[in-house]
Amino acid sequence: MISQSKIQDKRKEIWDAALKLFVEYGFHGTPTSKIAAEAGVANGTLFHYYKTKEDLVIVLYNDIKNELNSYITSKVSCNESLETKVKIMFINSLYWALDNREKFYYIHQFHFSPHFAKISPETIHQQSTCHIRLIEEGIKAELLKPLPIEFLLTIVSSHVFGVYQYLTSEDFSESQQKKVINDAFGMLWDMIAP
Amino acid sequence: MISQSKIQDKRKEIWDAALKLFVEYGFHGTPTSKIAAEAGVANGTLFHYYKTKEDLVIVLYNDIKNELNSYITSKVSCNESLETKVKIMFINSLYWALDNREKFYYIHQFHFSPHFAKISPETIHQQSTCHIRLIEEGIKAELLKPLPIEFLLTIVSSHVFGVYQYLTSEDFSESQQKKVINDAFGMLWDMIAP
DNA sequence: TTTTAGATTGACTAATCACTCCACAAAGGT
DNA sequence: ACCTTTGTGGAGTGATTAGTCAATCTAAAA
Repeated sequence: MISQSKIQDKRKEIWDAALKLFVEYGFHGTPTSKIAAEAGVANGTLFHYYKTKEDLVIVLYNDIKNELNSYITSKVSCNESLETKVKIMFINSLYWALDNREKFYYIHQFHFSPHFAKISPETIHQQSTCHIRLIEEGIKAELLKPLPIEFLLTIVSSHVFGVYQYLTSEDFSESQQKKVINDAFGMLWDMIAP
Repeated sequence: MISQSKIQDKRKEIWDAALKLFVEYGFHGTPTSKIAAEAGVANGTLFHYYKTKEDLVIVLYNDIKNELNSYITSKVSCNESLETKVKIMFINSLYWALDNREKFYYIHQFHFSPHFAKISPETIHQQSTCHIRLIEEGIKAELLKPLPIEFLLTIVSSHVFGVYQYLTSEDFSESQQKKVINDAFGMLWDMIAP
C-alpha cells in the first residue's frame, strides 16, 4: 500500500509542478524540462508517466474538472429546497475556486486554448450533468425562468466566473468575501427566478 | 495619400493574418513564418512592422479593444434614459461580438494568456472608462444597486460573454438571436436594478 | 539623372524544445 | 538466486523557431 502510493508520488509531483508552471507561464511558456526540474525528476521520467506534453495538459484538465464536480456534489444533500440547493452549489463553487485558484484559473486557461478542441462533446456534457439536472428540475417546478437549459447553464457559469474575478481582483477580508458572495447570489436569483 | 495607405497594406495584411491564425492555432501554435506566409510577405517584413512576435500580439489586443470601445460609444447618444443607454450598449456589444467573432474571441484568449500581464493597469482602466462612467451615473440616480463599480462592471462583462458563448454554441436564426439578446437584457436588468 | 531613404526579401543562425533511447536500479514473484 | 516488470535517469537528436542581416528593389526628392 505504501509502495503503491510512493510509486505514484512522482506522477503527482509532476502533476503539481505542471499546474503551477502552466498557470504562471502558460502552456507554451513552460517547457517539459522545467516541469521535470520543478517536480524534482529527470526529463525522461515525465514521459514515463505522461505520453506527451499535451497528454499532461489534458489529464490536468480532466482531473481538475472531476475534482470540482465531486466537491460540489458532495456538498448538496437531496432533502433541501431547490433554491437552497442552487445556493449551496453556487457558494461552494466560489469557495472552492478561492481555495484552489490555480486549478480554477487552469480550467479557464484551458478553455481558451486550442487544447480544448481535443475534449469530446460527450465528455463536456457529462462534466455538467449534475448542474443540468438541477436546472431541469427548477424549470419544471417553475422556480426558474422557462428558458433553454443550456442558456441558463451558460449564464450561471459565467456569473460564477465574474464573481470569482472580482473576488480575486482585490484583497478582501473573509467577511467582505462573504458579503460579496451573498450579494452575488441574490443577483443571480433575481436574474433566473421567474 | 494612396501610397500612404499602400505602404500600410502589408502591415494590415500581417495584422489580419495574425488574428486569423492566433485564434485558430493559439499564440504558440502559430509561428511567425506562417503569419508571414498567410499575409503574402517575406519573413523579414513581419519584423519590419512589428519589433517582435509579442509586440504583434499586444498591438492586436489594443487595436481590437479600441475598435470595440469606439464602436460601442458611437452607438449611444446623450439624450437617452440611462436604462436605454445601458440596453443599447449591451445589445451592441453582442452584435459587434457576433459580427467580429475572431476579434471578440481574441480578446478573451489574450486575457487568459501570460501576455495580459504586459498590459499596464492604467491602460486596462482607461479601456473601460466609458462603462465605468455609465455605472457611476446609474448608481447616483438610484437606477442601479449601490454596489462597488468594479463589481458591477465585472458582473456585466461576464454576463455579456456568457450570452455570447450561448449564441455561438448553436446556430440561431436572426429572430432567435434577437429573442435571446432581449431575454438576456431583461435578466441583466433584473440583476442590477434595485 | 542621381541620390537617398525606406521597404522587402529570404537565407541564415543560435537557441530551444519535445521526445527518444538505453543503461541501470528496485521490487516482486517463483 | 533468477527472472520479469516497472521505474528512473540524463545525455542525445532532429526538428522547429524567433529574430538578424546584408543585399536588392522602389519611388520620390533634389
